[in-house]
Amino acid sequence: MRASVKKSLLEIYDRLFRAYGPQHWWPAKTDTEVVVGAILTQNTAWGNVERAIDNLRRAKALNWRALRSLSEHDLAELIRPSGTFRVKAERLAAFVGYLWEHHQGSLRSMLDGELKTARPRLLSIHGIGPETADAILLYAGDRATFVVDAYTRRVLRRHFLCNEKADYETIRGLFHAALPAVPQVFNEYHALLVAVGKRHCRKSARCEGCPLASMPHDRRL
DNA sequence: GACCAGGCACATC
DNA sequence: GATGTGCATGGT
Repeated sequence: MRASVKKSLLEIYDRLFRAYGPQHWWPAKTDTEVVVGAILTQNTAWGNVERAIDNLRRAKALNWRALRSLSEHDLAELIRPSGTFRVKAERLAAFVGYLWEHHQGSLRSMLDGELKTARPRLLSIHGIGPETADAILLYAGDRATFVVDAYTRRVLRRHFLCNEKADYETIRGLFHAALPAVPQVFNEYHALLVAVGKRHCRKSARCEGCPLASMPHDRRL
């Protein structure tokens, strides 16, 4: 990695932290909610996910035992507001099935151990891709793995820190090379990227007032 | 009414 | 292995 990329990544963190302060992420009460939210937020605005999680809470289904006993059809109805609900019901069911079959319903057991083992374990579950796996590991498991989301890609691309077709693992590698492998740091950085992303770095850029606006960038990228 | 939002799996070339 | 497509809701 170019030294200038590392320098820029550190500067972005500084600027965002000074502008926004600690974010206290993930926006969920329990580890179970983190996992459920991570799956439901796939290609979906967070507000829709909250409605779905509220439905699950009201149905007293926000725990692994209840989730295991729900039919996929009933699960789909509860999470309908989060969109692509049949797909997500299948993915949630796949996760819950794996959790019970291999870890007796213990999320702790599933997320502990070597990261080199725990991450591929998650990725082997149908519906759990790299971003969802890393979000679960970092925010529910307190493991030092960086979450690369759409905002992360867009911020880095607009600031010339990666090229158009840099893949997930490449971008994740940039953060792992630039930062100390401390969960709290990865946690805060990802949350800050979402904060700036929601305010300024959506598909149509709104750079006015952005803490990163005085750094080199191209809002068209 | 078009476009977008904190992806992923699968088909096809 | 690169690229395209379905999934589907609610907000702007």
